[in-house]
Amino acid sequence: MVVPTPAGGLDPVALETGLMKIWSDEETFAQSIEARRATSSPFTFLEGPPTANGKPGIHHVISRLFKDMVCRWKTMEGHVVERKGGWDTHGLPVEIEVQKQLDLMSNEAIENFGMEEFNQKCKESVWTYEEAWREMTERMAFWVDMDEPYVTLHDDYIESAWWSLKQMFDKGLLFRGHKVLPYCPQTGTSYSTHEVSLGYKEVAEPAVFVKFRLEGDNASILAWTTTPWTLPGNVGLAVGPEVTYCRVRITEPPSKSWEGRGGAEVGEELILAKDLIGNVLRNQAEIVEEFPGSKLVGKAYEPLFPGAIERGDSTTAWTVVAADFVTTTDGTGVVHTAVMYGEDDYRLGMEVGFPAQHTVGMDGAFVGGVHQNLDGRYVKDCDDDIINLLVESGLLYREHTYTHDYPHCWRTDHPLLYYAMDSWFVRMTAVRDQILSHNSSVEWAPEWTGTKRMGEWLSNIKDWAISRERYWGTPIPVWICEQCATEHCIGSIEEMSSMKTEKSTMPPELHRPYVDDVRLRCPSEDCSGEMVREPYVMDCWFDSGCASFAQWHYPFENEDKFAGSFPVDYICEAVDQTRGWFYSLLAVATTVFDEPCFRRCLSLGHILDKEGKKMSKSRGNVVNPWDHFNKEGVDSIRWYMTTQSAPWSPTNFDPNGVRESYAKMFLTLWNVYRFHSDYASLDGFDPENKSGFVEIPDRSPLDRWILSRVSEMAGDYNENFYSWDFHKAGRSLEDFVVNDLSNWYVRRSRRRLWDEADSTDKRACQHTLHEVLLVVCRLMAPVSPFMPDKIHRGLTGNSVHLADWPAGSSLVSPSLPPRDEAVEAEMNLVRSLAESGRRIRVEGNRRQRLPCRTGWIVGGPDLSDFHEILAEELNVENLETEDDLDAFQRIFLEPNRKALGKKCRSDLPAVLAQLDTADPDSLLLEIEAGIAALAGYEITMDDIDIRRTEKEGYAAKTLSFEEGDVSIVLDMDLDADLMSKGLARDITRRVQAKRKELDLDVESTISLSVWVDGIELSDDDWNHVQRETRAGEASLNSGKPDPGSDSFEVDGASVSFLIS
RNA sequence: GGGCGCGUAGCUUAGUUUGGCUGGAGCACCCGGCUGAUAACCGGGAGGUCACAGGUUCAAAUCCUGUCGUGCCCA
Repeated sequence: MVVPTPAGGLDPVALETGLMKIWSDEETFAQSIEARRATSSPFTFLEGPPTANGKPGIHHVISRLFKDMVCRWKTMEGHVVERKGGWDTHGLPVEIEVQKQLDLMSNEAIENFGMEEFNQKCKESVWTYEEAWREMTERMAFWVDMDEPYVTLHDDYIESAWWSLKQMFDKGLLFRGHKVLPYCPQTGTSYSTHEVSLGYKEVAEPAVFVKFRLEGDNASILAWTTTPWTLPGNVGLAVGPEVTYCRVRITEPPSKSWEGRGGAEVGEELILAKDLIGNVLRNQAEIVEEFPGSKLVGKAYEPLFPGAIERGDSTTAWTVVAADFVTTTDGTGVVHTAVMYGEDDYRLGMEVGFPAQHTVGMDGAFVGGVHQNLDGRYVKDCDDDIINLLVESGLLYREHTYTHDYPHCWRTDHPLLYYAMDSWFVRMTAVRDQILSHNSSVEWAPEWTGTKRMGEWLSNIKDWAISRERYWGTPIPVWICEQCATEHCIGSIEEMSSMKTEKSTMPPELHRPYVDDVRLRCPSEDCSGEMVREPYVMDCWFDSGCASFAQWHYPFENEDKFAGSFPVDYICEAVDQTRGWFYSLLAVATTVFDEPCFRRCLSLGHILDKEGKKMSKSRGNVVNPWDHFNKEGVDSIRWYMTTQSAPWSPTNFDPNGVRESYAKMFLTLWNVYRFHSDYASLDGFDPENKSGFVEIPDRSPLDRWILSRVSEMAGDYNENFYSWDFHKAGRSLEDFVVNDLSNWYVRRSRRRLWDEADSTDKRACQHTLHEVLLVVCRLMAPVSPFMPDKIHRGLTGNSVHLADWPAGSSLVSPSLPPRDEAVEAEMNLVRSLAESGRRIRVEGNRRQRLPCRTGWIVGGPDLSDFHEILAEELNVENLETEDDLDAFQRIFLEPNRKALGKKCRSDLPAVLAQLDTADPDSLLLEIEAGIAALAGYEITMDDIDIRRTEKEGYAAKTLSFEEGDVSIVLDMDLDADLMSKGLARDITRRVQAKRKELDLDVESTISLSVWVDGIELSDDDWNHVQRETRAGEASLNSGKPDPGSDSFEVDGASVSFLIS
């Protein structure tokens, strides 16, 4: 038997921390999983691992909320939902953090410091905020197993990642190539876009127009570059095949205003895009010929720096090729192409077969053999010499200074060089069709994340550069033979152990530098060479992309766990993971298993600050979740985040919104519960006591109404959950709790429970409240898990998180009360009529507490079930029904001046005067009979408009519905009796307010003295005041009130009262 | 520079898929009411260039094109 105990006031933080203790003691999370084992219906979830080397902010709460919400919901639907936590622990951000800490600003510095120790520091740094994350996770009630999480730096995890890479290797999907990256030779590191964006600076640099002499033609092609140091690496020129080019002949020497070096002889011929002639040329020239770029394709020209690059077997080196990226917005419409020093250049070079050779070393200096004046020198110091060399050989047309934003190293301030780095790739282009098809099998929310954002990206898929020249990460398990260059990919610790040379020792862990020291015996026949590991680590997106199997150390362990959870049912992260984790999961699953990795994916919008700006440390606008955890509580934050906007919409975080969720949703719900539990405990109400149970058909229409409404709302709520519209679900529930349950049902039921004697009606009300609260709690539990659990425990003794989803599922039966649509419709009307009544009073200047003798409902369905409620709401003595409005209204006839004016001309004033004094009823009868005349003119219906107004003493409002009009009419008469009743009500209210102010118990009696001057208070009404205010002793006096009494004025009367 | 979102009252937003009544709420503000349930509630008021411009249409917040702002991702 569970008799509720009084709920008391609300302290959300104490409520929540108290429940956390209970959950921890009872192991409610574990129970909620174990209790569902019998169904054998798993719903699998994969946690996208956060990195713990940054402090969690409010924007991290939202993704953990939506992960938790769906898992809790599916649990209540009867599924077994296990949730393994995870940590992402590798990657550049970790290294940067440590580098900053230890002031290690270059690779050289790291290596001098010692890679082993450096990685040790990285490993420690990863856990800097682990405690903060755990605390945040626990406090926000994200139920996830944080005790046995998967961790990407564990050997088990790395071994699984190795295994998967070997699958790719064996399928021929792994290959070596180059990737052009912004690179800093001073620190020896290439930079991610994130780091690059830290270091943009405006710089003025030399830019040159260079002449490329065509072979077998006396003309030169002009090309432009802002990086003269890339010119020795030039191997081709790119033109737009559709662009119009011109051959021009110089006709005059340059004017005196020529600036800088360079020039052209009279008669010399140059080729450039037609649109740019005016921008580029500084000589008078004539156009010799016009042609599309395609005409230039295939023409050979003389290398600028002969011998700097070997032709090899390239047939296209130093020729003109077509490229789609050529524009005529700047330069000459001809793009100088140095394969190793530009992204477009490299791609084009690979397409058309230019030689891919470096003219610049990793140290940022020209390699030997480029030019005797340049060899071994830092490229950025050579700009001037390169230009001079061009001048000497007559190849410079013009130079000028070009100002632009250029990326610089954020550590050394040196300009970054776009540089083709050796890199390992996964050949994603080979599995494009498969990954597209797997992507389309995913249920994306919102749908466009999958079809558009992800789909379009996948249809232009590029090979995935998975290697990084870094220290802290999963080492690439590829070894290359020093003798025969055979490549071998290791797929397990066991394999490494079996292939290692005698001298090599097994590494203590699968990280650098230990694995670097492992040498393997070359497996190829006829080779006795030793293999050395490629010195790279993997892109950390590859790590997290392996989570679906690596979290289980599959295939080395847990085959059953993996098989039972792949593909996973549900993942959820913010929208920026589309090209991040969502992609890496899909990419790895496609290349390894040829399967989709997840069935459903919810992609969330970001939480922005109040101004719509991204939250970031540097802006200092990150909201600390604890500010709200410790104030309004987690329930309110979670409810706010859920209901504020659609999950995928970016949301401006408004602290005031959290307060609002608290004040409206939770305070209201709590007070409903408090109201119920206070009286239930007073009465010893036991919901399980069958003898006291009242069947629903025997309950009052008000009860049947709220039960029907909760059922309707629950149905909508459930549907909205299925369509990912959690915000709509939450809003409809909030509307129900605040407006239907609290503001109507509870308000209207108050007096039913005040009755101290046991009655069927009182028990019906208690059962109803009990049942409605249970449904509400169960629906809310996934969103805001605390208060619903508190209330549910108070009502049933059990946790709401072990309860079944009230709307039902394929595994659990629904538990919703019956709908009664007729009662719902009637109640809608009743509430509208009550509203209209209030408006009548405002307009008629009749205050709410001053009763009216009679109210009438005119038209509409039978509302007799609700007459009592409506009479109280309207504050009328009697509520009656009437068939039509005639009894309350009189007509008056307005002249139609347009019609009458035409007819009567100058007699119009006389006609109007007669109309004004005529009796409208009899005149209307005469008009209808066709015998009406005013001042000698015949009057017809066309001449008048019939208006209606309430007769003296009545006021009315009419509501229009499709089924017809319904009106409410109030008798606005006043008499001494009503004045007395109104006065009594005011005295009662003032006394009650005073009782509350004095913080008196509801039960306690008072002694009341009242002085009234101006209105006669009847004995009945005075008795009523005494009953309502629990006045044990009372005196009604005239004359001068006692000092210390409270006074007020109402309806012209002066009243004073004193409580003691 | 490219792809994908977003832009509605001072603030947070509904409505946009499928064009159709006077663009609907909440917070804050003002007036009034109600209350032994509340940081509540009820009635009313004020507050809108539906980012901007153009187009389609009898009719556009809604569809189309462009621009601006903003966010994510890519370059």
